Amino acid sequence: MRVENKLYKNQGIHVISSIFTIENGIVKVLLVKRRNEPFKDYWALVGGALYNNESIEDGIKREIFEKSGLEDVKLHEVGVFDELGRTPTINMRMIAVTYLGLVDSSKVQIIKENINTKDVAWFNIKSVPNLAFGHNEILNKALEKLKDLIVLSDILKALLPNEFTMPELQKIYEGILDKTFDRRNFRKKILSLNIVDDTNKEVSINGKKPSKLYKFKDKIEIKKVF
Amino acid sequence: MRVENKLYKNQGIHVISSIFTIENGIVKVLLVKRRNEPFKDYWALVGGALYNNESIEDGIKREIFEKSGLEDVKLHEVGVFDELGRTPTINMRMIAVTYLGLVDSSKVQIIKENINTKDVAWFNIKSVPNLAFGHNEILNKALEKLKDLIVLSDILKALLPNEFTMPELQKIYEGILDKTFDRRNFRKKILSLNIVDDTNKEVSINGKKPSKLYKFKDKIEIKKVF
DNA sequence: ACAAAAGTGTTCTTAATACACCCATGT
DNA sequence: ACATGGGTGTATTAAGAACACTTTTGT
Repeated sequence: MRVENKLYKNQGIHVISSIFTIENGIVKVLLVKRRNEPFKDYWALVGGALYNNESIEDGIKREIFEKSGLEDVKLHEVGVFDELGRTPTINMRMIAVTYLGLVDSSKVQIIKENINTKDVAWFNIKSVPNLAFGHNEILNKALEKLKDLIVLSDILKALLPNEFTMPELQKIYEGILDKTFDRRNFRKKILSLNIVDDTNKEVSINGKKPSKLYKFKDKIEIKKVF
Repeated sequence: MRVENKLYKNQGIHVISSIFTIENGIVKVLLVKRRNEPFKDYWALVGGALYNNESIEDGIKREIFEKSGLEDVKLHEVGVFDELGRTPTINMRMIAVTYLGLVDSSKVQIIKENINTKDVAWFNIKSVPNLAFGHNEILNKALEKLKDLIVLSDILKALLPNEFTMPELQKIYEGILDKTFDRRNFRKKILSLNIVDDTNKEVSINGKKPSKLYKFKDKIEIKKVF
């Protein structure tokens, strides 16, 4: 590689993440509202340009912290997107390296505003608006990746609050995988994996018959759920 | 993003591919021998720096063609590698975007030499030397990805010659997945997928009892084999 | 009392696994 | 004739799918 070759110059790297959580049995993604042009007032995924002195994961974590105040997010690689000619105001060629992150929303406090963003909020993945920079495509790929990941027991544990009910858990699976399960078979399957304990507590989620509360065992093996 | 910020400058993108084929039932990867420093005379995966006016896939295909003469390779994304401080002679920060490619070796003619490479050859994936630029790590991830892909019937079709025998097919699976299968159950499984036809021909691979030759149906559904 | 969601067991079906003998070829 | 690898079928086991009634709570 000859560094002086013009074809090698003016390139940069965006790091972009789709941060997911579960709130009340609903899968949500973290979006930020842009303060400036381009795409002023549009919502976007969390991200920005990578510095040349930081690793990709460090850059991802820095952007997440700067834009949302979140720390200690578990990250998984999603993919690379070509941004040849996509960023209107920059005359650099960029590529986007994208990750997904999983957080337990009960443990985080998002920061609503900073220098670049007017607002930060969790959006139900079933009702995401048109995003800046064509980020919907990136989010869709992250959701596909989430489908692959969610069948692993340790991923569930990263995403869920400490205690949960079987109907809640089932709704999460059904929401992410876009299919339905038989109530009895679902419970049987989860219990057979030996990854949860019965807390002997019950909670009434919706004013109907109360559901049993379960929690993950401290140490669980990584197993395929489905 | 402020383009003038020094932290955004001096970054570049490598595109690197692990090209796989099957020869005589053995899974092989395409390596090139470097003509110049750094890592002169080391073998490396196929790749190089991405131009700022081409898409990632175009860059991958250009590098594959320049270094090996191969065209029309089916590509699959593998992952991104951070090259912060890894390329010794360049004072740019690079990242490596890596793909894997699948070719039917009976259909390609590799070009052995060009301006950057002294030699190009297929290596058994079980006996790959120490590669330039730490490419072994990239190859390992590509092999992991290949494990995920090979269970899909259409990937097999891209990789295999037109006609093949069951023992050949089984050896390929066993080589990639690193496990063994019962001969009878393996054949039963493949035939039950309804993706191959019996050609009514036989061939003697190793001077023992001849094996039946099978071929893929023209149109096959994408199914999970295992 | 009734509507709404939760809890519970058994049967059936399908897929995966285990296993042994005969056959065609080259030496 | 023998050594090597290829072809074939059945029985067992495990996993997944299908399915109905009773219980608790709020209104």
